[in-house]
Amino acid sequence: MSKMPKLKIDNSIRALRFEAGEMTQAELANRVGVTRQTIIALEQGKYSPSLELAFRVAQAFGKEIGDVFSCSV
Amino acid sequence: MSKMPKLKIDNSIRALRFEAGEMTQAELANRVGVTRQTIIALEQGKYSPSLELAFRVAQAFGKEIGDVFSCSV
DNA sequence: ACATTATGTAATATATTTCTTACATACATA
DNA sequence: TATGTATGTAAGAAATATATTACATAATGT
Repeated sequence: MSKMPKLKIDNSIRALRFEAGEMTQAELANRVGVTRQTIIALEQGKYSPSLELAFRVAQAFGKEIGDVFSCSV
Repeated sequence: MSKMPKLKIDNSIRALRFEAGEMTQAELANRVGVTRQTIIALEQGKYSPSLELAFRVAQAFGKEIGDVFSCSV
């Protein structure tokens, strides 16, 4: 397989949390249905989530997926 | 953790391939940088891809990610 | 000083995605 | 009939995402 450069994907979760009335990481994790560790890892860009998780996060903020995650290339 | 129902995510890859001049699965796999099996599995909804792969597929068609993948609910 | 809440780190286990390889089938066409 | 192309299935390995548990720290309020 042709090794393509890894896409850099960033998200605005941290910003959106605080826009949303300072929603805590634990509360977001709760709504999304994942553990707090997963939210922490996402905010820190430790890995790129599954598409399903990305959709859930967007839903939790009432946003489109493209408003939460973007890839810079 | 609260077991949330799995989101049903569907995509328009198959349609987009043929819109894009009948691009073959192999050609798409090539552009996206994955194997043909991955494209087959995606088209068949076998699993939901990583967000990175989703972005790559969208890019391959010159579309927004929301135009290729959608979640019902 | 103590308890609580929010965030963070880290190690290990489990689940899911993606790769690799091999083979099957249908279709076109020389 | 033989050959090439596009699609499909399947099994196991490898990579990556997510869960689980435990503990650390800073800030806040009593």
